[in-house]
Amino acid sequence: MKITTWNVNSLRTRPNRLRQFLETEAPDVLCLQETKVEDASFPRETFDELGYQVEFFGEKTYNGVAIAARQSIESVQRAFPTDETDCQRRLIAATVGGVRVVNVYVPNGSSVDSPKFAFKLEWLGQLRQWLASEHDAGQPLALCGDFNIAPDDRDVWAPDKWRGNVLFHPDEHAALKEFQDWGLHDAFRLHHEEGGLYSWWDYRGGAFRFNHGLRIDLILVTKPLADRCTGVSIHRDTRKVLDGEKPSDHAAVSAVFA
DNA sequence: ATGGTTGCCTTGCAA
Repeated sequence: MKITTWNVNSLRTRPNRLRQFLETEAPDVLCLQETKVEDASFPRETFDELGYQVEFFGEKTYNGVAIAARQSIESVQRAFPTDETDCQRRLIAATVGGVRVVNVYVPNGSSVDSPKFAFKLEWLGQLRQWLASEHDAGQPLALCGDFNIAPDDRDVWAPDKWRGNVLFHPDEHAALKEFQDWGLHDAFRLHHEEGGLYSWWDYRGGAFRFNHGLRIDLILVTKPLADRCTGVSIHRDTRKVLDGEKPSDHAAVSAVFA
């Protein structure tokens, strides 16, 4: 089973990229973030045509998450149980092929001195609490998405420049450690020790060209899935222009399970 | 030197 996470930074503006990715990579499960489309306008045709089921949870302009799969999608959950109906669309979870897949778009945080940074930490705390209270780390579960946190120095192009800033802050690392303590493993690090492999590059300043990136798109897995993980890859090509369609600022990341 | 680019549509704001 191949599970992919991809922050697409607007689904409707890159229809051919999505099609191309599904055709060439054929993931069993695709978790999308920043779809930026309300549910009534969700482009489900592409998924239908390529034989994918899809469940989504979106809003206008901002945020938005979706899970697509080739097998049937069961037990879909949208948002935290405690969320208001008008909450930001950042979480969708579903069971596919016996694996509980939790797809998240973690708040960016803007800057450390912003109220948005406090919201980010609060949201991560909610996620951790909800996971622990309603899930079993002994069961196969994948928590994937755009975490907007680079785990360690290897995941940042200039750690000393980034340290203490949003996306690479001690409070964020403490939040990440709580997921680890609960029983989640960074699937990428089961197979790669090296640094310099990133999943996001700023649109500005030729960041992609200079490989000035961060690895902030993660697939965290419980032990039963970690034991089945045979490889993790970052689809660097998804960050390049394709047939005149501009890329998202994120690359897709895939993990394969036996 | 707080720059640069992208997407949505609040042509400013979030990322």
